[in-house]
Amino acid sequence: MELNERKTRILEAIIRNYLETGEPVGSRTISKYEELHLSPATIRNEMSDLEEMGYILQPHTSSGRIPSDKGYRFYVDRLMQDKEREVADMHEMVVQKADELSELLKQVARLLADNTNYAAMISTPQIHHNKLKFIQLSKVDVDQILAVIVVEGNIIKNKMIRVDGEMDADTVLKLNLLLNTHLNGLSLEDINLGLITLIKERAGIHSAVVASVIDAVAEAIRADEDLEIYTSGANNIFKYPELTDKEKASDIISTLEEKRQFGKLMRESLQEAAEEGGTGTGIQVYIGDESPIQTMKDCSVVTATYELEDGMKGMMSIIGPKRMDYEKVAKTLKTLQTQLDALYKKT
Amino acid sequence: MELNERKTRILEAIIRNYLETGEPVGSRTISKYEELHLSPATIRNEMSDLEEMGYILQPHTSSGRIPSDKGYRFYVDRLMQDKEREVADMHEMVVQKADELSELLKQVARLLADNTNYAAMISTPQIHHNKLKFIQLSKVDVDQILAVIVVEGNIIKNKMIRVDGEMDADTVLKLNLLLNTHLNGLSLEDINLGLITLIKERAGIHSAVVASVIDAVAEAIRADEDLEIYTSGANNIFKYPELTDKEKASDIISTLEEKRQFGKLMRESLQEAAEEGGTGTGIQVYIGDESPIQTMKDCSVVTATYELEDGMKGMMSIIGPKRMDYEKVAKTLKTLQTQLDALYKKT
DNA sequence: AATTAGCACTCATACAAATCGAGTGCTAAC
DNA sequence: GTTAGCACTCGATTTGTATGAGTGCTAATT
Repeated sequence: MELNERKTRILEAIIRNYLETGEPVGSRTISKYEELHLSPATIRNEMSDLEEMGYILQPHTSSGRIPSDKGYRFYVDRLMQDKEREVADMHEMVVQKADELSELLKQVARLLADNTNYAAMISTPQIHHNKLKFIQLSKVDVDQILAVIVVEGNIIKNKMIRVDGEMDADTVLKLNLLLNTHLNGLSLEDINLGLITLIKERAGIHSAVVASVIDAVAEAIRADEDLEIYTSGANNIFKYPELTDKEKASDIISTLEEKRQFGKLMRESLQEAAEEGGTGTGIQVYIGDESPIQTMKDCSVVTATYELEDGMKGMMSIIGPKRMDYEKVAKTLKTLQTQLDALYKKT
Repeated sequence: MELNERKTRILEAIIRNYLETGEPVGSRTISKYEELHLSPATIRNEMSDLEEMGYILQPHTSSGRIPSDKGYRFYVDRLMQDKEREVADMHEMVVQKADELSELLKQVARLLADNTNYAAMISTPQIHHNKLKFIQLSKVDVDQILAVIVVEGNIIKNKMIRVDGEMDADTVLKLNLLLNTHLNGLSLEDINLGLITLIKERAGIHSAVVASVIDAVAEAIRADEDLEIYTSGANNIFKYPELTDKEKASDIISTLEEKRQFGKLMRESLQEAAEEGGTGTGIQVYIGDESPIQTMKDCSVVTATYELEDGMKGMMSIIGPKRMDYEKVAKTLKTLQTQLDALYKKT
């Protein structure tokens, strides 16, 4: 069967109406849309077809129709862009630059949640492409050395290293120089085992102590899974009855709390954004089962990548019911993308 | 009216039963407790008295009784200790020392939640009593200086300082020395404005640049409200029907998410623990409205202070229904108190 | 051939009445 | 002082009934 012009319009009307009300929509309701000039009976026939084709479904015999996942997908892919011009009057969101990146991201998460009335999350940017700017070892205690590692974008990592034996101030100084000359300017992913071995050699066969310190530093550099995730607006899901029963709510809440579950989503999302190339907006929509996170099967998840200076890419996303206002969400995400971008360009 | 032996036992039976079932408990139920040898009718008379005295109440005419806040309070204060011996077979929880304090605390929060089936939170320790161990300024970029501040207990603070003018390496070095000689060994709260002014003077009237850097460092030191709070097990509240209606659940979830709301609770709790003196266990119980957090009025909150080496005190707490298993919760908190303590003593 | 009106049918929802039963308070007997 | 007995209360559950939104199908209309 073919999805002709009229079917498309009816499908759109059904979905739009359902997005607004959250209630199954019947033929009579649709027949009232003037553009169509169709009687309920005709609509019913078309609906029957649409159901057969999998775009809509009935929660129970003889009730109105609701969009299926496939229906939402069609809506997002085909119908939404056409209407983009309609969305206009969203006021700009204001992001204040925070001292700490983490504060900034928390703020963004909150903005996303407050503006959309859905739950929001945002991750810290990935930094393995970033270049190492500076390393400093300092002797803090008799047996402790503090390594401070600064990466492009002013991401700072600290690592307290406990040394087994003695290590005099002079050695520390020398090590500092050595590490900086060899590693500065390299991107984190380029700092590999071979390089580390080389540095150890250069350091002389001094002692196991020195080697262990170098290892510790290398480990700190490699541990770029300092990926933090901030969430906001979890309570918003209570605004949507279809997500509020014990089971579902509990699932969603715990996913939001167990932030690391988002790792998978993030990887996939960044991946897809990359494949899409420079042209796209970097916005992905996962409807129900499409989501890489099993527990999100009753929700839709809209993700967007953002980019700070120096190509640090992170991800933010909105989690809401399938009948979320996709247009508004997309617009909101885009606005924040732009603002984050601008914020870091200027300074 | 006097709360005699028999009334006490009946009250205890009522509360215990309610804690188990979550249902109002009637006279017949209580009469089955063999220790009492009383008929339902007698129990009813006693219940009537207990209600008049405010320890229990009826959700509606002619239904069983449930404990009032006052009843819970009595239970926690008088009845619980007597039975402490009964609680025995809780297996020890294992805390692995994590590299980062934050990881450790997240782990503890999770343990608390998993073991009790309630929601849990834990704060980072307060450090204003702690002594400054080490300051290091490093020139990272032409116009950027990184300040690393290490506090007793190996708490590390980073602050990126943007300088307006130029600052040569020599000045940085000199400043390093100056700051360390003046500040090392002082507790954070002792570093006041006078001291900062003194240092500025010693630095010479070099330039506004130097002064601004010193100010920035001072600010970083003073900003000990790096208070972080980690939560776990928010979804556990769905296990208790009395907390699961939209309104209440939403309140609780958002309080858990808006972690800073716990600030008040934390201050009060540490305060009370301090007043209690060294003898107490540092465990506080807030029942319903007793809680300093308004949104927690339908829950009970049990807090415990913990202490890492060097007197860094933090707080952890369990949030659950009023009918939570207070004994188990107290035991769990104590166990973790002890384990945290031990963990830092050893190393 | 496409559209529409009409009709019988389905089923969630709301509502009221009926019933049940756990629990109470009170009184009288023990 | 304790207990048995009884009338009474009131939430919860069940049952029956009506309502209405919605459907699918068929026959009439355009």
